Amino acid sequence: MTLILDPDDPAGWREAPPARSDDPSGPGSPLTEGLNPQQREAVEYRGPALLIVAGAGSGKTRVLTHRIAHLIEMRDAWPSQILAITFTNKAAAEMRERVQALLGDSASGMWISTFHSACVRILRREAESLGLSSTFTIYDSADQRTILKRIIKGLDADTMGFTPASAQAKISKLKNELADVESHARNANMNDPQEVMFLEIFRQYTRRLREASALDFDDLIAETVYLFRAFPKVAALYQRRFRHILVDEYQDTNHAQYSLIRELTRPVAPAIVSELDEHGILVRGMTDATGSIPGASLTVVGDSDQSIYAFRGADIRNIVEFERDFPGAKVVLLEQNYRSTQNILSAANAVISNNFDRKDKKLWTADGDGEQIVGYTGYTAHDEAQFIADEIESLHRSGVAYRDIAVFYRTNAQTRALEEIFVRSALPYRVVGGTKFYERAEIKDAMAYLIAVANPLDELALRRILNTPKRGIGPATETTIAQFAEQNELTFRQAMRSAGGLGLGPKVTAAISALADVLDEAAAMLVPSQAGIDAGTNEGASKISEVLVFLMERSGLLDALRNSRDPQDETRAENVEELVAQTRDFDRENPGATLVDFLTQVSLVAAADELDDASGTVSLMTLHTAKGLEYHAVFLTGIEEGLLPHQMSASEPGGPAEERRLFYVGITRARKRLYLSLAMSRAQFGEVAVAMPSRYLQEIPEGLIDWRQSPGMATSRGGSQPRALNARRGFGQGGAGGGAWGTRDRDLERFSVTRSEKPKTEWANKVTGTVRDNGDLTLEAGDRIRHADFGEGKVTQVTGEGTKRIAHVSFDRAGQKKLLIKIAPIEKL
DNA sequence: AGATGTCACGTTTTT
DNA sequence: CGTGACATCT
Repeated sequence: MTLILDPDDPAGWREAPPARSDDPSGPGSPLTEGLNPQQREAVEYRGPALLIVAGAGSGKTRVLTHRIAHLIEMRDAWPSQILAITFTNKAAAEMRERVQALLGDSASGMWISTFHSACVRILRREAESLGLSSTFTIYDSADQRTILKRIIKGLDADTMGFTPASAQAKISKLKNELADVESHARNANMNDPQEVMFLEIFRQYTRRLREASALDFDDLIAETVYLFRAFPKVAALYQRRFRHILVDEYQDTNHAQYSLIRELTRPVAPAIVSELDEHGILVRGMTDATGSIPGASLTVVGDSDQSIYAFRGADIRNIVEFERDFPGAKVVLLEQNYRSTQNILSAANAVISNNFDRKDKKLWTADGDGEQIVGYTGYTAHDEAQFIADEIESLHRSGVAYRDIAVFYRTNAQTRALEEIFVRSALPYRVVGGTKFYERAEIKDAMAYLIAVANPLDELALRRILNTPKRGIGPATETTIAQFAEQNELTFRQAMRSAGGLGLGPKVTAAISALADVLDEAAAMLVPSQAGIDAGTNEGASKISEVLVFLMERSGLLDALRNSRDPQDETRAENVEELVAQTRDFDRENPGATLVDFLTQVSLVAAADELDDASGTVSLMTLHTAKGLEYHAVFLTGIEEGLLPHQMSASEPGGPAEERRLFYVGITRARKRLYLSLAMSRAQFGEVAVAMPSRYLQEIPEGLIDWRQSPGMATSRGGSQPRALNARRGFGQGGAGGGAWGTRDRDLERFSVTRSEKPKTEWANKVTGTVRDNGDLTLEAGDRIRHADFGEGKVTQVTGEGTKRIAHVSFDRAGQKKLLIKIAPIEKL
């Protein structure tokens, strides 16, 4: 008979259920069946530290889930002793699902969550130790910016060049390095007024969050580390509980997250063990010969070639130096790819091999070459989008479901052209991320009501709703309340309650009191019944949806939107209704959950989380969001210099290499079909620009790509027959005054001088090495030209300078068009 | 206090 | 282009 400690079992000790008669790791076992030798080793290895270097598509999720199941089935762990950390909630949900499929109910009790969710869970539980309210608010970056804006204004720091964004970035960076105001002050150069000022901003920011009992995203991790370091006993509870810690996407961990893992895997010292023992916490049987509880076993999975979050502080060294960090660590390499065709993998290998200082690693598949990669160069972003829409339709006709198709891009702004064309083509699509819904002003307003109720200390939320809807409480009144609060050492909320003492007019006073009353009443609705309090449950509390409805109606927000004469407010009211519907869903799916649970979930949902696999739509998302996903067909768009690599990355150390990894990540998402596309001109804020093909395209062996229309083809004027791009589908026709560049100037894009000056010799690959270039073709009003699609026409006007010169042309048959002279398929007659 | 209009500005990726 | 900050009017 074996006894195993089950921390979740009240009795602690439990007789281990008899081992399965069929050896779970034996032949024919579902847990190791069909695994290759490396995968199998990764599932079965037992030891303090294991690094699984998992190339893209090498089945790492399968290995992780099977490893977890194997630990349970082999009686090496109880479910409650497992902590699995993933990158997104979506990945966590998928992992939980798959573990459940392997284990059934015994999967419950495991912690499978993101870093942030796990930390919130710990912090809410231990909030008291840190002097926080357990209902602390989680501030998103917009909240941070609002606060920083106020601070910078108050300090006149904008005159020194501080912006909310710059201060936010700096603070975030520091927090990811686990620096706080004091530690940073010690290192700061006090003779530099810039640094002194920043320190003051940082100090005030920290204080404001404290006073509001709020944490920002970075705090969630950092504060948990502080908690563990400052309270070894608290840390010991978690160190003792989690015996097996598994971390996915380890290459994307930053210093704070790395430190968190280190703290969690630390052994519990004998002195603390006995202290725990005295408090009746079960530790017997867990200690080793020295009387300590040994550190948890750590499994990390990652691929340094897929590290794309350096901008967020991710430190590739965490994975590269894992073996040094955890001496005796076992390393398992997974190189066989089960996702993509060899053509796709060859392209990926070729691209990534241009990153130096990496361990050479080559993905391979036993499944054959597959189709060629398809390349396409559009004249404009709209043209590119049209090609994508057409190809998607053709894929769909050939039997590929919309949901198996994804379109990736580098920046969110690129969705615009895609969406316009997709709508026009009646393609069912969905933009993943951009998490627009919760960013809408009216939703943030409604959420602020809920936050104000959940966390009365949150001044930011209170100020937001103070005059929303309009109740005649202006900035002057707001300041009066804030000053009154400060002078009398009250919170903002308390000051609102005693509005009568502010010496304001009767109307304003009544408005403030009314709002305070509404919030108090809503708060009362959330108090559980005595029975609930006794049982430590939420029993008897009103549902979140009820509280929200109460707040929306009593505050007048909903009525204000409904009765407004602004036609957009109708949609806003519907959005608020939609939020109510979402809280109803939440109430239904999470019985017994509190308002704080709901607010937490909303704060932590990531772009990829909302992905609904059942939806029959094409998915549009950024390359970052795409990580960890896979699709039958993938369209990688905007493969241009300035976009991928993004021009912002040029100035950052390691920037171009990271952008290359991003490209690599995109390529390796594709199972069977990969499309690479770009546009010769691209619009960002109405400016005109010629785009060059991305340097990364050069790195793909020529034979792998079937260029339907290559950048080079466009140079051989007259020879090639470009698709009748915008001439179709009514593009640019009708009275809209559209043109080859779409109906708006924004189709004309910025031209990057730095790029154009690059010597052409750098472009080894002839196909993509040349772009259409009309050279110094000069046109002036009155000239007649011929266009590949639109036929002959007369130039009416020329605007713009240099490469951005635009010819306004009146075509004989196609009407008015605007053309970028440098690259348009035209010739002077 | 609030509504309306004008101008300047920024613009990567995300938990 | 879209947003946000500021000024001016009601």
